[in-house]
Amino acid sequence: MTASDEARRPGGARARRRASRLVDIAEVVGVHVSTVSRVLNGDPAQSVRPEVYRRILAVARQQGYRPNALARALKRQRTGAFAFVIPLLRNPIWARLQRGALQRAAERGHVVMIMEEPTEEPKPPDSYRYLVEESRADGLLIATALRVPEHAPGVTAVPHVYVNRRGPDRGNNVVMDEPGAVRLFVGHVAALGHRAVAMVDGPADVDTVHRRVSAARRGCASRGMSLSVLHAPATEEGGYEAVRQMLRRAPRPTACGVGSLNQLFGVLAALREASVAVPGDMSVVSFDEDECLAYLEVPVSSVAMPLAELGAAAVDALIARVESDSRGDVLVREPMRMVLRDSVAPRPA
Amino acid sequence: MTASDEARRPGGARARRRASRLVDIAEVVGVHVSTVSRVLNGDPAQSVRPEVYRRILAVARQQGYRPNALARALKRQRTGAFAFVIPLLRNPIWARLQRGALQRAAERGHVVMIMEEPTEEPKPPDSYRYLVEESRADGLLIATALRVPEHAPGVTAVPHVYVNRRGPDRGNNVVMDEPGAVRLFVGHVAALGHRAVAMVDGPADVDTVHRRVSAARRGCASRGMSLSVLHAPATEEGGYEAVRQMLRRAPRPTACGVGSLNQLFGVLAALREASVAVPGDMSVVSFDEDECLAYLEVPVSSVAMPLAELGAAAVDALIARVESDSRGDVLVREPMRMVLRDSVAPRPA
DNA sequence: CTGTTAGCGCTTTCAT
DNA sequence: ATGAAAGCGCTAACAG
Repeated sequence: MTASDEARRPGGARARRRASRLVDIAEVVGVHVSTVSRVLNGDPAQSVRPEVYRRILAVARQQGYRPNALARALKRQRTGAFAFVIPLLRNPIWARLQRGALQRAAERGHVVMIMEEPTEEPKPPDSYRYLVEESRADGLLIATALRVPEHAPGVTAVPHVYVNRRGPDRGNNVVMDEPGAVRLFVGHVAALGHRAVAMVDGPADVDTVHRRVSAARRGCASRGMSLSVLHAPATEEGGYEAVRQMLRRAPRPTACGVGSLNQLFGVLAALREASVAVPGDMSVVSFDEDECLAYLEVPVSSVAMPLAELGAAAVDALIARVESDSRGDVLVREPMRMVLRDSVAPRPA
Repeated sequence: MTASDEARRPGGARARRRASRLVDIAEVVGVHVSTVSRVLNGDPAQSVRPEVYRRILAVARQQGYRPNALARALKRQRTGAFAFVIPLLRNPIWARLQRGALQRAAERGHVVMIMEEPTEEPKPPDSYRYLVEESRADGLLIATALRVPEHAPGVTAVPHVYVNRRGPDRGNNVVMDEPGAVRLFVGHVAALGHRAVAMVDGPADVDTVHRRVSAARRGCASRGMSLSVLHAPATEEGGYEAVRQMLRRAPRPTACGVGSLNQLFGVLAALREASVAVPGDMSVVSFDEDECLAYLEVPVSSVAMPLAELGAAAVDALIARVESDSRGDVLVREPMRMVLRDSVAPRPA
């Protein structure tokens, strides 16, 4: 006889209770569903009898009403959701980036769903367009584009932003100040007397890597320092092999920047194996800040990047695209700083 | 005059092209939209003239038709999407778990959106119910439940599965064989003569931790070995402090299992600082397998868990719940193995 | 101040 | 073999 009876069904299966709809509320209160909609949406034309207003709110709460996002989105032509496509890596930078994006999105009334690339090989951004085309999301946050021809078509015709990478099209990039980070590193070791430096970083077709390496070339050239660039897979193995190569070259560098945490483990292992002391013979700086760096055999200095800010900025940029179709590249500079630990020392005599 | 003219609009703004709908196809082909729907859905009642059939397919392809997931879901009362709620941690296990889930879901025609907890403190599972109630997802994969009263209400009334954790309700848990993993560890060090072992692991209110610790107690008790259990935050700092405590206790353990990679860094640092040699004075085993372990100063042995399989099994279980409301706990055992490196040795004399 | 109406794009039962 | 019609739950323009 009561409402709870409805929940019981023959067959004994725990019947899933149907969600409360606008019309359920309307019926109880005795008004039309559009009135309920207006009240619940806080329609500015608040011309509703205060009493009715209160009753609607009360009944909605009592029924545990939740707007059906599907129906609303279908009507409004907007889902309120974004898809964030990131490479499936163990690198901790993505966690921080995501957190920044998630929080900003929540503040601004959006949901972001993270789509990690299920395979080692990133798919071209274009292959995620379907998420918008099928109305699962209003726009795309893309962090997997590569500087290769297959990725060139980009994401045409759907609102998107490239995060921590530059895509093929202008005005859709949100990146950090990688050149600034590299300058911090080069400046720091230059001041300590180093004249030959190395960069161990990811593949050249990753835009972020490209920008770091370019900055390193400029920075070293302008100071008359020599630079060895080693591109390697962003793995422990990659870092390891890169250092073995590096040690064969002349002049042997005395300071080394490392692009990713995973590579760093390989770099350290190779150095240890070759009896190159850190920081005695080689200063090392990571471009990936992580808590674990402080706990390594010799704690490793790093440059900490504004990852959470990047994530937030990307969400802001995407919202701007969706809502007003406006664009423009954005550069996130702050806060960036060197985290000094024990892996950097003056140039050996 | 051509279709592409439509894309141009006065005002010069790049007008977003409207997605192709069933009715657009119907119009071109000259049939009713329901016919198009049937054809495109491969309706078993394939009573359609072959020629019409072909034309519909051709036009759909040519227009780049994508079904509107919103409208379809609204009608079908099913979104084809799951939400996977995971803690926002740097721990690499989540990456592997996600990959397994993502791939299996794709195989089975579902989309999974990852919702990382935006804060350090996990919210109770119940606070994600809204995703289903708002019809954004058909069900929840939950990996953040804690064994604390606030999390007890669980996720009532929406299809869900607890992944790598046991929730408050029976029949919804998909977990790995943590006791088996611990037995591997205990058996291994017991065979090497160790008599006093320690477990450094996360907080006791994490179910996975609880199960590992219980298994360790049983395993050690049955062999007459002593066991020290150290619960600590799953961070480098946590591991570090735990070991400092451990070293004060008597009997001082000669073998130590570590619950997470982050803790491991702290454990190793504390041991180094106290001049406890690994594996000379202390054997160390990680319950988090990761590539970086092979590159540490002394490469660390670990037990590798079937994480991808866990993710896949969780998706299967959730689909079963959504489609037929069937349930039952599942235990993923295979493949599990010890990865032998250099951090384990016979008991010191 | 509130009700009516007309869809959003798709699926599905029932006619024909 | 195909069309007509109803409706998923919500919003918004327009009446009254």
